[in-house]
Amino acid sequence: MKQRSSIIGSVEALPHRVASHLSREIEGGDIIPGARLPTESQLADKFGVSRNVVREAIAQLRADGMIEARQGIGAFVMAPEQRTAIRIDREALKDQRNMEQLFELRSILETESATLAAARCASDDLDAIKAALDRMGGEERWEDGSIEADLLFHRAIARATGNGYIYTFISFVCEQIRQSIHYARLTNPLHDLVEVNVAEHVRIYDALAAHDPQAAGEAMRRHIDGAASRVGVELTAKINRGK
Amino acid sequence: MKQRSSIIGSVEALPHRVASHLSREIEGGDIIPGARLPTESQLADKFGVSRNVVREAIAQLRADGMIEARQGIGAFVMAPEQRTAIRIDREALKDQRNMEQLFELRSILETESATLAAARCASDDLDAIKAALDRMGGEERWEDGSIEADLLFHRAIARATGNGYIYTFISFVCEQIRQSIHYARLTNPLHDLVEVNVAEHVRIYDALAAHDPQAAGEAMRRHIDGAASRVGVELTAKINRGK
DNA sequence: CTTGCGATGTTGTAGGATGACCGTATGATC
DNA sequence: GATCATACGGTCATCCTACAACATCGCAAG
Repeated sequence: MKQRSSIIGSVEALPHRVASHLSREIEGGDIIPGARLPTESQLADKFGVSRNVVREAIAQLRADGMIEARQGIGAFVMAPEQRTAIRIDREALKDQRNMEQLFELRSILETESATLAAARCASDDLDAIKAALDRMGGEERWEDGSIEADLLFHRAIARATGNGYIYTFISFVCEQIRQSIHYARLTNPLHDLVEVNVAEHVRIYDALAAHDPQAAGEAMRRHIDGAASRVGVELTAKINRGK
Repeated sequence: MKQRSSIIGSVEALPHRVASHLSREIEGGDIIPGARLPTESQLADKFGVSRNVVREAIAQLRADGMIEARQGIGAFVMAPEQRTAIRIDREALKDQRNMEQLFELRSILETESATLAAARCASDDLDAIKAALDRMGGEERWEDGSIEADLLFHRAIARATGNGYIYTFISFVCEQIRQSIHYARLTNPLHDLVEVNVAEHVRIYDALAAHDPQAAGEAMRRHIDGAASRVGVELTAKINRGK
C-alpha cells in the first residue's frame, strides 16, 4: 500500500503522535473546554492518516477524561479539572522551574510518608527498607543499580505507611523525576556525592527504626532538598513549614 | 450487521469494557509483568469483538504505560511502578478503607497546600479564594452549587501555591472523592453540617489572609478531618504528625 | 401548530487487506 | 561441521470499506 504523506517523520507511532498533537492543542487553549472537535474524518484528512488511527488517538484522550465522544454528535473537550488520570509531560520537565515544582511536591509527599511510616512500620517493613539501603551502600554503586535501590528505598517507606495511594503517588512522582534526570545526563559518577546520599538515607532509616516520626520527617525533608540540589535544582522557596 | 454475542450487557462502549477487563486482569496479578498478552486476534475472539475494538482498548492501556506493544512480537505487561499515568479505580473507593486512605492523602496535600499558600498568596489569589467562599456561604447552598464552590475554594488555594503540580494533584484527588460521594448518596441536605463546613472554610481563609502558614495548615487539617467524618469516614489512624 | 418521518451527518463496530518488523528455520557456502 | 544469507510464518501497524446506532434538522401530513 502506498505510504500517505505524514505530517512529521518520527519513530513514534501514528496514534501517539496524533494524540500528542491534540493534547497540546487542548492544553494550550486552542480548543476551549466544551467546544467540539473536528469530525474523525476531518482529523484523518488533516493529519494525513486513516480514521482508524484517529480513533485510537481519541481513545487515549478519552480514557484520560480529556475529551468525551458522543455517538451521533461528535467529540467534545472537557474541563481540565475532571480528568480521570494524572499525566506529567516529560517535555515540560526540561524547564528548570517545573522540575523545581515537582521536587517540591515530592518533598511534601515523602516527608509525610516518612513521618507516617515511622509511626506505623512493622518489622518486616523495616527489613525491606534496610535491604534497599544495603543495596545502595553495597558494591553495586554503579549508575543504574544504585538509582534503582534508591527508588526501592523510598517505595519501601511509602509502602510502610500502609496507604496504597501514597505509595502510588510517590512511585509515580519519583519515576517521573528519575527518567527526566536519566535523560538529561546519562553519566553521573560523582562518588563523593554518593557518599553524602547514602549518609542521608542512613539517617532516615535510623529515625524510622527508632519510630521517631518527627525525626524521620525532617531527615527526609533534608534528603529531598539535598537530592534536588545534587541534580541542580534549588528549592529556594523554602517556607517555615509548620515545624 | 448482525450483533455479535457480547460478554456482558452494558451501556459502556466496547473498547472501554475490554480495557477494563484487561486492566483488572493485570492489576489482579493474573498476568505478571513481563508476560506477553494474547495476540490481538485471540483477544478479539475471546471478547467477541472486532480486532479494531481490541486495538483501541490496548491503545488506552498503552498510554498509561500499563502494557507495551512491539511490532512483530506482541504486547507485554509492564511493571506497575513505571506507569506514565495515575488512575484511581472508582469501584475500589466503595471500600471504606480505601476511601479513608484517599482522605489521608488529601489531608497531606491540602494541609501543605494551605501552608504554602499562606506564605505565597498575592492579593488576587485571596480575591479568588474569597469569591469561592462567598459562593459557599451565599444563597446557592443547594446541593450541586455548594459542592462546586467548595471545590473551587480548595482549587483556588492550591493555585495560590504557585505550584502547578500541587494544583493538578489536589484537583484530581478532590474530584475523585467528590464523584464517589456524589454517587454514593445523591441527597445530602443536613443543613446544620453545612454551617459547620462553612465555618471551617472561613477559619482557613482568615489564616490565609493573615499570611499565617502554620494556622492555615492546621485549619485545613481540621477541615479535612471534619469533611471526612461528615461523609462517614473516620481518619482514625491519626499520628502525632510533626506538629 | 403539532407530529411523524425521512435525509443527513457523526460516532461505533466489523472485517479484510497490506506493509513493517521479528524470530526461526532452512539451505547454501566455505 | 560451522557460518551466514535467505525464506517463511507470526504479529503488530495502518489502511480501506461497509454498516449499525444515534442525533439533528427539515419537510410534509394531519
